[in-house]
Amino acid sequence: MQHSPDNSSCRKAYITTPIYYVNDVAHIGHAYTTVIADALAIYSRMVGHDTFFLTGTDEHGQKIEEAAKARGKETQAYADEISGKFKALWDEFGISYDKFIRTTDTEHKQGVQFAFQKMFDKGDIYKDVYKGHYCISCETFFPKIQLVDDEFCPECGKPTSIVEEESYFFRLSDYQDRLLQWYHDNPDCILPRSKRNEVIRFVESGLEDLSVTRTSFDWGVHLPEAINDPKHVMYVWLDALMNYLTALGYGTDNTHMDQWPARVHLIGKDILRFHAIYWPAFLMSLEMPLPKHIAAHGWWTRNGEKMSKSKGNVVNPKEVADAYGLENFRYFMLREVPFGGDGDFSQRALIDRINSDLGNDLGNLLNRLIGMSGKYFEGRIESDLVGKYYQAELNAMRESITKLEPLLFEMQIHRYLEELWRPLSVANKAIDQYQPWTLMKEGREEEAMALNGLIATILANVAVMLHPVMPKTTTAIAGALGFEITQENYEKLIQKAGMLATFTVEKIPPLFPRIEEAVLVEKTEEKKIEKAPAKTEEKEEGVAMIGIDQFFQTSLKIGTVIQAEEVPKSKKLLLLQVDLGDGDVRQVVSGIKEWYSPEALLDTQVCLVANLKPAKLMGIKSEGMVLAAKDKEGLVLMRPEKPKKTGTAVS
RNA sequence: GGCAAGGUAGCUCAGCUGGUUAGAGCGCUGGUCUCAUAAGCCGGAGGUCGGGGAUUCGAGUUCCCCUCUUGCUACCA
Repeated sequence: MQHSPDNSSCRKAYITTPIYYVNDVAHIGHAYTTVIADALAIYSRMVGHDTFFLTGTDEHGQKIEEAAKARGKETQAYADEISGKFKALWDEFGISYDKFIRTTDTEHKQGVQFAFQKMFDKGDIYKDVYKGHYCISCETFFPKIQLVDDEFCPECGKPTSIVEEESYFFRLSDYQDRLLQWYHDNPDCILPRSKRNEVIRFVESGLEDLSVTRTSFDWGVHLPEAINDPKHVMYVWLDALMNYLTALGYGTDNTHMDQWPARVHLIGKDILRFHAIYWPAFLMSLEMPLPKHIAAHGWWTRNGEKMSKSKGNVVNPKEVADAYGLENFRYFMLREVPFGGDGDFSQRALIDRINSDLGNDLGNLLNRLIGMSGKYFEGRIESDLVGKYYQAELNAMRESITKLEPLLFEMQIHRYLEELWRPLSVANKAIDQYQPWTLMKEGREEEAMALNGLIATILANVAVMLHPVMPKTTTAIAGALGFEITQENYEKLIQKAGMLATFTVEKIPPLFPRIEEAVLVEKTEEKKIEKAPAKTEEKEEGVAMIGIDQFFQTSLKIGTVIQAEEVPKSKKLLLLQVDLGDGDVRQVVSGIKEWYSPEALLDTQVCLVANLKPAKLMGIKSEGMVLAAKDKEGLVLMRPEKPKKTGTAVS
């Protein structure tokens, strides 16, 4: 039906997520990757591809060993526990994975050893000495170039010593040209394509051989016995990346090796380099075909801010799913952000998507159909005369439907969903245009029935194509429309543009009740206060200690308010003109209206951050920030105790 | 500093190889129907397409310069 350039290879669909590192708690980023992969897997199965969907956990490495020790647990027991949490979450989310791999699985370890041996025999892995400048105090190697006076540790300033550690190396440098050739020959091997350029430039700048074993810890896959070097364990990336092969039985029983090469490896952009450089190089060494696509998505921010533990604004996917519905959340994640770009999570945006896209456009359309068919035809819906009266609308729907598949495989999932919504608009317009209530009054029942048939057909098509994103919801819609979402019906409705058989619509309650207010309490503020004193160890992201030089990056000045007015339509904002002396007058928008009137501020002095990046508030440019202190009692401005000359620096 | 990708309506983004009055969704706003979830539909406001220059009969779309953002990378701190 549709153009299918390489039908044979499309028949197989091996889809992977990264294996998640068990030193981490599942957050929206994990859920995002997994949901994308799940949607692709469901789609692939629906259209009849032989699909294998893999996810799992990465459990080796020094950090895990230490984390377990710190908790007084056996390393394996600790790994079991955390890995179990991931698995439980995906099970609760109904993720349709075919295999959940763990790097501590025996088969995986055997497979990795098999691969190591093969690379070793081939000469791609050799033993050498890793020389580095090592700071004993920081327990870290530093490249010479970072050292202070070629000797001292850049972190703590203590002298470093040259430490030699035995290591096995992979001849990554040998694969530079072949990698570049691969990127060149396969424009879509790395998605989004802009990321491919980054990778190419990195590879062009020269690749060094990769150290692939460690002797400093033991929690990892040991080298094959034949090599007889028991103090080495494999370094995490060789171990972890190999999961994509070992999950199929590579090196052991080869059960699913016919699934290789992967249709797509879904990853976050942080691990692009490993997947786009090391992984293909390993595969080349193993003389295996390379994956079709490596697709890297972006980050989620929260209300425009980066998520971090110390801010307490990490989005917990389970919380959101519980509050708003799992499938609504899935829809939101896939619809909201262009693939590869960063997305912002806010309850407002989520609610808007649910109310507008899902409720108004989709759910309400089904209700309209239920209402009309119930009122006019006791629920019966016949579609055989749709073409006679509404061919134009059918055509419009078909036009959108046929655009969908390529978008999905190009990872343009947000475009896919956008396009999928057009037929809904066609249906809603058609109802208003042809007015079935008028048709009924005029006795044109055949046309009214055909119109209902049109609506039902459109809803059925949309339900099928939306199924990968919202499997349960669309099953409910299909149920109301008297059909099931199966490969057969996919072929009948989507591929062959067939019509629904006559059926009686089932009255179901609204699928997407309107949401008026945010369900989850935004607790970031409270958390921050509670956590700050307790957690001093999180110096990287929390209330870190800074040097005096960092403090002086902030330019603080005494300024005089020479003009003050209210910002129209704003509850909180005042627009101030603050004189900083020497003709430097700043326009500052400040959220202090609730506590200060413009008159009270005029000709008074304030303390201003003078080198703050300008921002726009309510469309007004703000070129500074007025310092103030706020607690439950209210807000007060920080002012000089006695008037000082305008423009005086604060330090 | 180098490289790359971007800067298009309030917001998120489409605009292919240059060609009539620059588009979509959301938001805002006026009107309207009643089958429907304060939903739907119709209309409207809103853009010097980052700035400047060049090529062209004609540029959001090509070239040059500048500027800002983001990413990768280097280096300084």
